[in-house]
This record gives sequence, C-alpha cells and structure tokens, in this order.
Amino acid sequence: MILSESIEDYLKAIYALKKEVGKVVTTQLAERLEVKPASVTGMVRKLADMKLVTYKPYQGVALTKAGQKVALEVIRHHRLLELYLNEIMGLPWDKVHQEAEKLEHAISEELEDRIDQLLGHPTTDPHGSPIPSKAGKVNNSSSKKLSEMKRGEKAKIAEVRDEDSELLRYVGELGLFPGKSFEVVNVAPYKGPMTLKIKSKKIIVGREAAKQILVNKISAWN
Amino acid sequence: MILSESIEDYLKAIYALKKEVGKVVTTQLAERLEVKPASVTGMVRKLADMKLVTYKPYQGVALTKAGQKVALEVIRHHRLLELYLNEIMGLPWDKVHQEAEKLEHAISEELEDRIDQLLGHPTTDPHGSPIPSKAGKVNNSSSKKLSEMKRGEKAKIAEVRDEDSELLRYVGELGLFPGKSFEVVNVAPYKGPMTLKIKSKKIIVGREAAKQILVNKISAWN
DNA sequence: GATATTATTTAGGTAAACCTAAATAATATG
DNA sequence: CATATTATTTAGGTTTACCTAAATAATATC
Ligand SMILES: [Mn+2]
Ligand SMILES: [Mn+2]
Ligand SMILES: [Mn+2]
Ligand SMILES: [Mn+2]
Repeated sequence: MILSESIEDYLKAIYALKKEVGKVVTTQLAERLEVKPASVTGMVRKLADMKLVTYKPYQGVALTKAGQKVALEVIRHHRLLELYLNEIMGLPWDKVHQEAEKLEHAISEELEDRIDQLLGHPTTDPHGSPIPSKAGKVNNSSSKKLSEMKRGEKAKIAEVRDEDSELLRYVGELGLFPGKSFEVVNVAPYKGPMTLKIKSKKIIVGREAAKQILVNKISAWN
Repeated sequence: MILSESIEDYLKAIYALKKEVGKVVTTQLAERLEVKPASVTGMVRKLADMKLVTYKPYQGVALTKAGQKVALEVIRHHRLLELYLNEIMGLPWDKVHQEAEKLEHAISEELEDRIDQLLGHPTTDPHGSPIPSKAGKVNNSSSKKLSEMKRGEKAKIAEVRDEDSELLRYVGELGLFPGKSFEVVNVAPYKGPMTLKIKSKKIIVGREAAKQILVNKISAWN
C-alpha cells in the first residue's frame, strides 16, 4: 500500500481531531490541514472509496480499522523521529516537530525499527505524547489541563502541545518538561497566571500556556 | 526558493550525467530518472524558464550556476545522510543510498548542519564519493576504473557505485571498501576475474564488478 | 543521396491535490 | 416558523508531473 503524503496527513489529522474534540467535521479538518473545506470534502470522499474512512455527508468522518492503522504508523514515525532528533541529535524540543512533520513520510520501516532500537523502544516523545507500538497500541493517559487545576493540588506534567514552537520555548524556559512534579501554590483571578512550586522553586506560568499543558494529578493520599 | 522533489532530482541527474558522460541528452536523462523522453523535454523547458539550466533542442542540457548550486546542495544532503545512516546509525552500506534518496528532500538546512557537525565535517560518503562543501566545492579525484588496471599495479579503492545494493553487498563481502590499498596479482583473460592482494590476503573479483569500482593508482616510486 | 533508423519534440490527455464561486443543507435567531 | 447565518458540497478551474501517439529532426546505411 503506497499512500501519498497528503493522505497520510489527512488520516493523522482525523485521528488527532477525533481524540481532541470527539467528532471530525469538514471545517475543522480544513483548518488544521490549512486547506479549504471544499478540498476536504473531495479528499474525504476519496478516502472513503479507499475504505480508510467512513463518511456521511454533513455528518462527519471516522477512521476505519485500516485508516487508523495507517494513522498510527505515521504518528509512530513522527514521535520516534522527534525523540531521536531531540535526544540523540540534540535538536531543541521546539524544533523537532517541524522536522519530523516532513521526515515521517520519508523514512522506511527498517529505519523506523533502527531508530526505535537505538532509543531503547521508548513509549513517549519529547513532549510527552505516547508513541504507538509497532502493533498499533497507544497508551492514552487520561490527563487534565494544567489551566483547570486548583490551588494546593499536586500533579506531574504529562504532555505539552508540540506544534507551537513559541509555546515550547516558553514552557521549556520555565522547566515544565514532561515528568516534572509540582504543586499549584496560587491561581490569579481573571484568567491570570498560575504560580507553581517545583522542588521549592516557584515559577509563574500564564493561563493561556497552561491550557496547552496536560497533567496527571497526584492523589492527596500519596 | 522552494523547488519540488522532481526538480531537485532532475538537477541532480543532470549533474551526474554531465560528470559521467560529458553531455546530457534527453534519452539518457529519461532512462536515469525512469520517465519517458517526452516528459524530460517538458521538464527541461521548464527548468530553462527557471534559469536553472540552459537548453537547446536536440543539443542537450547544461546546468547554470544556479542549477549547479541546487544540485550540489541536494548531493550534499544525500551524501551526509548516507554517511550518518551508515556510520552513526549502523545501517549497512548497501541500504543507505535508497534511504538517503528520499530523506535528501526532507531535511532542513539546520538538520543538515547538525549532521555535518556530528560527523565532524566529513569529505566523503560511505561509498567514497566526495561530499560537496556548504559553499559548493567538490573534491573530484581523477580516478580510473579497477577493471582497467594491469597485473602488478598498485592502487587504493576510491569509490564504488552506490545505486546497486547487490553490487555493494558483493564488494563489501570482499572487503573492498574505499581507502583499502591493494595490488593486482592477476587478470584473467576473456574479461575474466581479477585477483587482488590486500595485506597478503588474496581476493577474486569479477570484471563486471570491477568496472563499478574507481581506484587511485599508487605510483611505483612510492 | 535516398531511405531507414533513432532521437527528440509537439500535441493532447490523465491523475493528484489543490482552488474559487455558487448551490444546498443544517442550524440559529427574532 | 420564516429568515438569516453557518457549514458543507458541487461544479468547474489550475498546477505539477507524468503519459501516449504522432510529427519532425538528426544520424546511419545501402
Ligand atoms: Mn506530515
Ligand atoms: Mn510531539
Ligand atoms: Mn548515494
Ligand atoms: Mn531523490
């Protein structure tokens, strides 16, 4: 099965939107892929012909088993590449997404396997997103947004949106990397900044940025 | 300047053919790129419009300064990638060409620079081909074919054709890597095999394979 | 030097992945 | 519930990079 770069990107976007908003509609897909809605309609019909998605006009799109398999393969490429570029090659974590976006379509299955091996079969990328296994299993931690946390709650950074380079630089400077534990010591009103404590060091993060950060709560009785 | 993958491959092929046979004609370009001659005519006209080549119908194509610059940039990507894949990632030397053929169009200039740095600014790829510098300088050693050597002559392996995986596996098993010194101890008649001596070890290589191997003669008075 | 062969170009088409503008369907509002 | 707004689709183009078939130019052969 030789699929075009565009097709791979559509399937990936459908997978992501499904995860993020539940339903996948034309306009949102168009916005994410930076094409016009009319183009999405055309492509989605084609994907339906290829049995990669199911599609009912005005109702939305959903991946079939086959479509999901392709999406997960591309996502696996993407996240393995991000981790390799960051960890082994030393590229900053705000640069790797863009690079991986192109490379994900270019690497062979053999190179994918080699990268996986060199990284020791990792399960998360530099931004905390799970790397699907070769077989297509994904660890989907049910995490919540940092922005929704209350004063006094403790949590661990799970995942940071990886598309926005500026956000990543900001968050990186604050030291908010996946895996870091912290406590919310203050939440300013009027959508104001949050103050966090990481190992007795206080840091302040804007509420907008906090919306882009997913965390796993640490239960009080731990 | 954003050039398509096809355009980059045309320019690279024109560069290579110029080097190999001196003149670049439609049919050969078509054969190398695995497209029909009519398609080459079309693309070459387009490249001429873009001032990347000069073209006279029925006469042949030649790269302009701008065209050569692009060709050398793509070749630099290709060869740096081959070396990285082989040396750092441990891919066998008969696999790296195919992989680099796709990746060369996908990596950013920043990643190119990082690879160059991690490799210590290398000057040749795993098959012995020179890596053009960032500025576009290429070391073109004037080497001859192994197949044309006579009994008793000494030389060093310079370069092995990199497109044919089977050839590379064969040559690799014989230990004929770029840099290896040897002496021709016998040349069988009727286009028969050649016997070489590398550090007192004798190896036999077919004449067809020997045509694909370039060497630098070691002068007798050395 | 006429004729056959080979190389190349021209003309007209196709497929993929976009686009714009207009039509239609779904949803929201007074 | 009639009308306005928004979402989506349809229809008809465009661009890129191919293709085939036919025409033409260059070269080789008798
Ligand atoms: Mn992509
Ligand atoms: Mn990521
Ligand atoms: Mn190569
Ligand atoms: Mn290529």
